[in-house]
Amino acid sequence: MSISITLPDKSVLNFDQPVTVQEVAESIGPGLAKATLAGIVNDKKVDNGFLIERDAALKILTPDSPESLELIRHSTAHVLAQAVTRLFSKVQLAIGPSIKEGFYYDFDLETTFSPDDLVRIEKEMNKIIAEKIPFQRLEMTKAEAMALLKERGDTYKIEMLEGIEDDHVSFYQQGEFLDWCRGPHLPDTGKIKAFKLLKTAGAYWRGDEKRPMLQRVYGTAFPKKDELEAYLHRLEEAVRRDHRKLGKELDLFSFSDEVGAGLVIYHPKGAAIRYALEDYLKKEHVARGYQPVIGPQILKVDMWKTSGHYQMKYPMYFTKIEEQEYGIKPMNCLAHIMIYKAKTRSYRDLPLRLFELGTVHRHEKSGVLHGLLRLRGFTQDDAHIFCLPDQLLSEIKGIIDFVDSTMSLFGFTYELEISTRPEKSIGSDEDWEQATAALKETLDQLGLPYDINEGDGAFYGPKIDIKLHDAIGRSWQCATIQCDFSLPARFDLSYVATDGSLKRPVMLHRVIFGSLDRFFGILIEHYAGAFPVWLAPTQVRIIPVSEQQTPYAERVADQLRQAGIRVDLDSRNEKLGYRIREGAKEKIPYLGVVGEREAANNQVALRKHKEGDLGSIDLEALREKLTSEIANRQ
RNA sequence: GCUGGAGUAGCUCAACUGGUAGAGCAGGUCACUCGUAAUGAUCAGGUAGUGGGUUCGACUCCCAUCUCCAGCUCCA
Repeated sequence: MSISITLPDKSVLNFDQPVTVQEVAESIGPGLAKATLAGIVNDKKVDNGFLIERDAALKILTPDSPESLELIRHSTAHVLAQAVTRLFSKVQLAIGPSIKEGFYYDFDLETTFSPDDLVRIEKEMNKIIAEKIPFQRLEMTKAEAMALLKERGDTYKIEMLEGIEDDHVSFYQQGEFLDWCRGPHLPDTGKIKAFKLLKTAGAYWRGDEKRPMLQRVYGTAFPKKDELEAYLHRLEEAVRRDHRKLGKELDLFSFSDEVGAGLVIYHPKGAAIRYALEDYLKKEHVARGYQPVIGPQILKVDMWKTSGHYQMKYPMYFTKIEEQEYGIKPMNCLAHIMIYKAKTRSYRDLPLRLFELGTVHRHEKSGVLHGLLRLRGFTQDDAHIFCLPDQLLSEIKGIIDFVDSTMSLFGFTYELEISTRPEKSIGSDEDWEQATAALKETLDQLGLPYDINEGDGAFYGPKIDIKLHDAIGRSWQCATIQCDFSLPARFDLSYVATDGSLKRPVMLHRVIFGSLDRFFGILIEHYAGAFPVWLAPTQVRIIPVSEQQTPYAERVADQLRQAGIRVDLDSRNEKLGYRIREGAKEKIPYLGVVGEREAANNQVALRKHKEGDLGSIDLEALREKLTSEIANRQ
């Protein structure tokens, strides 16, 4: 009997009898043998002890393999669970998967974990790692497993096992600790080189708020210490850039207990940035053939019944005027639909692109509010495109082009996701299929890769979501394109076709920023509060060296202001160094110092944020420089 | 909404086991008139998120409520 094993480089190794992954590694070399964590046999991840019994393709996983990360984290989760069972009595294990940035493990225990506990658990974990305990795989039938779990009283595991189809399952044992688990795992606990417990939190069993609240411990692990440190540094960086903190420090916006949760108040500096963003949007929409419109804040409740929002229990606010019930708009589409309906439309009128900076209100649950990123009242750069079915593709292409140019303006990369029909939805199956196909076809034609997010569409149609990546690698959902056959039918929209018959238009809902408020919050973190000139609330600050230059400084500020530049003056009775420091702390792009020399020569000594002194330039040159940078959105 | 934590001057924070609150920065005033990241002096500022309760007495204990933070669930 002979077994041939094909390695990723297509080379083939032959063995006389079944071999384990580890043995294959040993036959290649001692270095690899030592580094081997696990293997991938015919696309399936397995332990290093997995016995290969027939011809197979094998990839050996070492700490350098990207596929190892998940493995390392999952095994670290097991070590966490082992440590917790050592330190706490009466613990029930629930579930402990690896996740995008690390891992967690959910426990059911009577007390809640304190920060001190976290330190204790971490210490115990380090002990377990130092012990280099092997992970051993035990296989058995489902019935045997069930008996074992019942004997141990593992109620959560029993519930999970009941949902499993396979007849054979596995357990993993490391020392005294045994856990029902699919695996695979590292060879032994000593292979864990860099981990950290991050936080504890409550989490419902299976995410269901009616089920018991468990204690979740979050942590992360990496193959190498420096990778862990880089990750922890990134977390610190995210804290440093937190838009809620910067918003307060830079005096951009505030929230108030008296006003209410989730309702943002923009201060002058924050509003300056908002207006700059709105100006960009308005100009860009008009240039792309959209027509700006304005709808009312509240609409009679019957409108929301026709649209389906009411029956769908969309989280809206309602109010009454003389016994007539009104709904405060959570979306802008209805007024746009009424504009379409205001007169008979011909196929010649389509596509009709209506755009509005529409402020909407949604009754978000209190626990989800989060700075500017999750509000109860926010403004969307919302547009609705009414078009012929055969215009759908080109319209979607146009929107994607818009998204692309906007993302590159801010330096965001992005990826696409198509979300399909959710459980709570309206419309016929055919319409959903047609709409979903249209979205896929467009992206296919454009050659753009995308993921499918099943069941995550809007209630009236499927959507393309755009996830952007910011300066420190986090992703955010902002832009979305939704294809809708339902609302045109519900509101009985029609156009006169070439043959004189009445036909139904298709509707696209789309946003580019999504919520201006959220986008602003993301920008604050993206730029770490140091906005480019075109967005900065104060684009240049003029600082006279001493009182004698104040009149000249006022003239400089005034001339720049006349040119439409956001300029201010700091002629306070403070030392120059002090005022430079203040300007730097406020992250103002340019500081213009004027002393005796500048006043005599009609010049300004320019200092750029983060870059320092640029030397003196003529006032006229400064005006042109700033005007051009602002116009080019630099 | 749920679980846990928090709420002291504009901001950041402090005050032993209950005995009616302090500092730095910011702000006002004065002096200095200053050349690229903190000049000095001085003054003012809070009754402790809000409402109840316990107590001779509460910032400190209890209850309710509001808001914030972390997570769950949900979402632009």
